[in-house]
Amino acid sequence: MALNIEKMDGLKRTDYCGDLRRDDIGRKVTVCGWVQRQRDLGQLIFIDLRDRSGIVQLAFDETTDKEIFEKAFQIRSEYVLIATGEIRERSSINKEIPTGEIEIVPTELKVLSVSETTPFEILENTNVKEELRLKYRYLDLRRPPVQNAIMFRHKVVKCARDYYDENGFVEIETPIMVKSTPEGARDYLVPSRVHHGKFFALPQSPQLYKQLLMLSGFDRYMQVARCFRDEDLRADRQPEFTQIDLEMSFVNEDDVMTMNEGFIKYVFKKTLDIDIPTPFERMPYKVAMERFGSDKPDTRFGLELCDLSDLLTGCEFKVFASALEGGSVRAIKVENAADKLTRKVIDKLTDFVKDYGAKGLAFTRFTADGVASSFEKFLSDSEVEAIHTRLDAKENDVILVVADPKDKVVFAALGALRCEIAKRLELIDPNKFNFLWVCDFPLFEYSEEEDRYVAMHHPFTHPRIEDIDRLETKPASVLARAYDMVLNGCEIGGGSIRINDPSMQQRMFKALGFTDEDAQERFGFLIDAFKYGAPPHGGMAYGLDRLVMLMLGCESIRDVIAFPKVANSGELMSGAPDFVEQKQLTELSIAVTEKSE
RNA sequence: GGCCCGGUAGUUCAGUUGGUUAGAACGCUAGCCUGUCACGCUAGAGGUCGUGGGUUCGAGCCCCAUCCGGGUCGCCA
Repeated sequence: MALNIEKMDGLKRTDYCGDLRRDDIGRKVTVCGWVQRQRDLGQLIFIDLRDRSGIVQLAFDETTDKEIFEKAFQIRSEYVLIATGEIRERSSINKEIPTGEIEIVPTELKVLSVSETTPFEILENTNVKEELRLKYRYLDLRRPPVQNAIMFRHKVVKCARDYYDENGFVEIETPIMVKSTPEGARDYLVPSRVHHGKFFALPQSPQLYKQLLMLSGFDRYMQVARCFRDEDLRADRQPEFTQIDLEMSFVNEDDVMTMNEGFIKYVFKKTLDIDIPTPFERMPYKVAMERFGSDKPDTRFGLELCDLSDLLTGCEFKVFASALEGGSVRAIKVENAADKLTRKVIDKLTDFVKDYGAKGLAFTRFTADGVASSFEKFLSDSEVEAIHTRLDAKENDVILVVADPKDKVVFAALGALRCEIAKRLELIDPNKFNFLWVCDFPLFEYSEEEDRYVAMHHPFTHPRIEDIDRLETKPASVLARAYDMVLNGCEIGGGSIRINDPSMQQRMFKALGFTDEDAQERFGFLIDAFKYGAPPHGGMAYGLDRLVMLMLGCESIRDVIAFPKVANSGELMSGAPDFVEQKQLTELSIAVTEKSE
């Protein structure tokens, strides 16, 4: 007998599969879902039916209902069924699953859809290559861990909407097609058909619009905002991502930070039932760099940096001496690790720090057999003594030293190294959620590529009041009223108090090397707007994907995005991006030429 | 753009010094089986070894190029 595809024929679901329990015994229910598994035992067939709530077992007995039994016989994995029947206790209970005490004996069974053999099995845990999972993402999304991550993400978004709503925020949509303002990341461009030769850009963030909303008097704004940046991907970075974006009027840094500590407390309690202590520690950027070599320090473990520079003035070891001309010599001490950090491992770590621009990694190992060092032979006894004393080095400790004429390199190398070592030596408690604010960022950052100062956050960030005088004279020393929220070594959000005074904004643009014409061309509408009464305001934005990823302990941001993109910014399932028809290009007057260098 | 790792059956992998007809497990198909739940048992089908060159009597294995995927540096106001 061939298997026919049937209609629902008025059957209505009464329950989700995974919700049924012992208490439901005797009820007549209707469930629907996908076949996880059909087990044919001869005169007995079991089918595990799966929906987003879980799995329930359907039981078929040849002697009870021959017709329905023969239908069940032909059913395969991933067929879509609707079944009506009475719930009874199982004669052999499965304690492994929530519905393991009961089963449904269908009196009606309809096959709503059949399935070819899937390219990979739809299993709770899988080690199928991500490439294949992404090509068939709609199948991968049937797997409970993936489905649960997406549903968890929904809860986080709902918390954001609820929390900010309760605090008087208004959710407002801002445009997706905007003016290109090429400062910072590359824009994705959208050609305009009507305006020949002109382009929209996709927003890197709703920054300008949300500031204008403050000027319009909405007072408190929030948005779950899609953002686009045409830059290379990472494990925690997608070209298309979502921000929880917010802005507040008549506030200072403390107001924004307190409001958002409240949000974190709220969302962690609601979704994970975890109490996050507030307020968060606030750490100036300078301190973060000197202690952790990073502006997003992971404070779940030690291995803090230690500056040795002052102990080595006049040092004759060339590597250190030249590092001290402009840079520094810094170390981390790894306690009780000489057995794990062997010469071979240190060689690997040396290669590791070279990725960050360091020229090498000097070390001293304190073993039972004595002290083995790659650099101490070049130093005086008193210098060696001073280093050991400062680091309080004991037997079985290892000291790792990076020296470079650029502090930036020393920080980058040691900052990454301490995380790498913590990972290798398993010094990180995965259940910890360590929040902190990093604040007092420099307002400007020198760009060697552009040979000018660029805004470290963005050009609308307010300088610290006490530093304003130095805006023109010593720009590098000016700090910003900006703050980043950091969780476990990851920047999950950032924001600032914005400039609301047109003359201050003008000085800012000037300091960034914009002519009046440049500034007017790029941000004219904002400059004009601010002439008409702009309230003091500030805000921040969270990287929603990253936040959800960290909350769930996922390794990749792709795990919490329904349809993510891969390393070359493409999407494996649909094949986007793709060539378009010549007709479309002609209409836009776009000619595709050979790729240039 | 640079560097590192990977690509062998539908899937996950093994494949010795370069040597006969490329294997295993799971999945799939068929048969048997009344309490399975990773059911069990039996049998079977299934391969352009990512792709293109090259070296060789002979290449899954060596060389070159290239494509795809992952990580990372640069980049990411």
